[in-house]
Amino acid sequence: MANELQRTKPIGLSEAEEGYVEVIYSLIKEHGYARVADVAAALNVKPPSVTNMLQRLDKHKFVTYKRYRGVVLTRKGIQLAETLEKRHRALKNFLVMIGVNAERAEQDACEIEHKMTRETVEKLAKFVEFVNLAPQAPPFLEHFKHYEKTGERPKQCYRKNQKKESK
Amino acid sequence: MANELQRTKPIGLSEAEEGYVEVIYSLIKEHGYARVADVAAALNVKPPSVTNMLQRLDKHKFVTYKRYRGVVLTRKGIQLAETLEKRHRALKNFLVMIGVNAERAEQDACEIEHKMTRETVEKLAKFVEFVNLAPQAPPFLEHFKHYEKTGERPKQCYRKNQKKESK
DNA sequence: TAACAAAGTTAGGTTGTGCTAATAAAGCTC
DNA sequence: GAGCTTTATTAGCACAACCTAACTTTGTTA
Repeated sequence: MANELQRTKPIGLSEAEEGYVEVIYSLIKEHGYARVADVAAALNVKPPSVTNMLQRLDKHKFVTYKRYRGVVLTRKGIQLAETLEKRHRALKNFLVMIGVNAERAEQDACEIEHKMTRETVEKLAKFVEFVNLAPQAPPFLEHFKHYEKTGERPKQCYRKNQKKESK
Repeated sequence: MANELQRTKPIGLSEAEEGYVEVIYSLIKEHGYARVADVAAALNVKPPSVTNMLQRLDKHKFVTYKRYRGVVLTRKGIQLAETLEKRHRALKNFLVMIGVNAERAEQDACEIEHKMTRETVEKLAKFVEFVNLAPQAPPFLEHFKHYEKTGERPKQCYRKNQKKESK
């Protein structure tokens, strides 16, 4: 909303541009190359939109693009993609952690990731890391699940002692 | 990424439109009316952009707009605004909870809220609610803070018993 | 109440991101 | 290697959301 600070944007790219870089990166990682048609399919746009964007990304030095000859990411592009991938994972993991189903978490992560400031994503990532380091599923998550289902909170659960209930 | 489902969008409005409705709502709540200049200031856009959007929102029946005479929200607009406000609060509270500072949480909430599916926001809200219902700050949050600062996790903290440490 | 200031609007432009239809290059296949 | 298919590109259009500059309405005040 406030735009002054909105420009604390992660990297200097638009949401759409970031999306393209991410997809190109993951296609290359998976198949060794990224074809226009595949990028288009992944982003649910038409091929001309991809061509168009490739030209723009090339101008900004995120990719090297030769017409009819495919794309590769520049060092700058790879760096960006890796940052984006990390934040995407952090976000998705977090959503899954609080019980959003995997598919939806994936979608939502795609949408949200371009909007969060770096600091916030990092907090989130930290939080997930913290939880994942736990030897078992931490009780508060179990309690939360239970609360969601039943609306009940485990009594006194933050008072003194507690037994981990096995479900 | 996948756009098929991306269209599980909260309401049928663009991000920008939602932002305007939210701001108008909160200005009216605060001052009793919403002037073009104030909306513009709040959204960090110029007055003509506001006028323009008001015309569109009027056409879609979210506001009643008469030129030079100000805006009011329709029932439909109020309903939307309330939904948006709720999700905004949920999101912001959540971010604050995991330690994002209030101002940044506010900004990020503004950005993100338009992008999340309803289900995910609801999960988040539920989570915050759950945490807030705790009689004291739940230990996992304390532990998380500690982990953030020092990188250490409290040993065995999820094993059997635990004393709440008073800071 | 005439005149000026403030607030809002219109007209017209720009940019980003998408589209379709038409065209061109590349890659097969006989 | 001629011709067909697939893939990619160009050209040209559309639309959302912004902008500036010029204009209009409203409100104030001398």
